Amino acid sequence: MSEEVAIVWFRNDLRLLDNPALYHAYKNYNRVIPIYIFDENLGGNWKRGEASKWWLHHALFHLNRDLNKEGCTLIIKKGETLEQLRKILSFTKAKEIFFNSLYELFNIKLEQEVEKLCSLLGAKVTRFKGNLLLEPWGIKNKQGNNFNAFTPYWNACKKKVNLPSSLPKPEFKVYHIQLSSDSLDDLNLLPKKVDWAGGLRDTWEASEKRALQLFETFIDNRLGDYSELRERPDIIGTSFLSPYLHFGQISVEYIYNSLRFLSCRNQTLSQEIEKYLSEIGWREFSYYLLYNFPRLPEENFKSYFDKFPWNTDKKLLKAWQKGLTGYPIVDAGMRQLRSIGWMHNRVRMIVASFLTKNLLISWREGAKWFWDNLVDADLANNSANWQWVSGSGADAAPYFRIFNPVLQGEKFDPKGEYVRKWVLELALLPNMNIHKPWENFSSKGFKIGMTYPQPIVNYNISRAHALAIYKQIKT
DNA sequence: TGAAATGTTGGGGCG
DNA sequence: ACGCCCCAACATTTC
Repeated sequence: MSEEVAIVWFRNDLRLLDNPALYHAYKNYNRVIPIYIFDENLGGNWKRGEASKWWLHHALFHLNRDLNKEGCTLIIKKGETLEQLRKILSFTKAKEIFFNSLYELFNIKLEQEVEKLCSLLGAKVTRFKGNLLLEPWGIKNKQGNNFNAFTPYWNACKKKVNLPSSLPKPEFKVYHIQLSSDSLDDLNLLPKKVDWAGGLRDTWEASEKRALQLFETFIDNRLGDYSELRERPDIIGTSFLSPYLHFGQISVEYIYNSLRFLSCRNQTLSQEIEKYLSEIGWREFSYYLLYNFPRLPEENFKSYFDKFPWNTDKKLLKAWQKGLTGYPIVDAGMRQLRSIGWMHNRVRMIVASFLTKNLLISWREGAKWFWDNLVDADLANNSANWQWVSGSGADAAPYFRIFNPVLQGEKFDPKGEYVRKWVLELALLPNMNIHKPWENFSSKGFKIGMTYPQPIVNYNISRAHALAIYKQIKT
């Protein structure tokens, strides 16, 4: 056991359980300093959005509280990462720094810079895989090429994944050093002028404890019918773990291990478990794509999409953003997003299809809006999924797959409960019209165009238009 | 992880 | 009894 000082650099791994960097730091050192650096400019065009910052504030609060219970303190610093690390390393004379890797290009570059800095200062760098099942490099098909389609990729991964059992909480050791911490409030992560976060506060608790609770209740109550319930925005059918996964408040390896274990013991559940794990697989696939094609957030994965004549109409974009398109399921989704920083996955596909294929607005606009408003905003997932819907992505939805918002609404929100919850103007409409209010002429207290808008585009006409353009750019 | 258009089939009404 | 038409209902193709 070393009597030197070691640093644990927390990033998107804000948990105590199954955290390799944290675990090994305490295993090897008696004097460990856990730090978090908020570098507001990190990420360039993709620095943290507003909802994401709200989450980060609370996640750091809970992480610090959890560490306090173990007699430890999280040192928080605001500023440029390398500068802050340099100060901390020289002040503490730390001999080793532990962290878990991230895979966005800017984070990869940052890790390389940290290595350089540490070698200058004589500190050892110890890096772990803590945020993925498999790191993106080295996964190739039989020809030695990168996978471009999800299913073969995931089949290969499932064979390859061989996880050690999950790590427990480390054996913490109390160590205090006169290293000042910036206060959480000074990071300015919470809304300032307008308090828009009420819906987020009512919905989420950004703690590791809550992540584990959600996972347990998901397994106990919803896993058995997951493949059906997951499609229903009007029902609680998913795990709600996406923000926790982004911030690493639950370990993806822990999820995988737990469900694989359960799958062996319970044959009837195993199909549902495969379905859930395949969603984890899409997350892995997104990271894989981003790693191999770092321009994924900006550039079309399929380059022939570069000539797509996207519509730049600001009014249409605004109507979509505000949930005023006149299509109830679309508007419900967009308002759910603004209200609680999250949207049901089925509805994400519907609103994204509507933006790119009915309004013909670039997936980049959608990705930007989601980035700022989602508590689970994640560069790999967000970019890969937007490109998937628009047709420009890897293994993407074919260009002619255009969601009909009325049919999707009737199929997945059959009683209109989801729409009524988020679009109050429609609360009194009968089920018959809830997904096509323009066909209602008689309801008392409702007149289309007064409290709720007429559709901003005609579905059939815009669909035909989209098909023509998509077909044209393909040649 | 669609939807619409088009094609096919088979039962029933009806002259 | 027979042929014809209509049109669900389902299947296949196309976008």
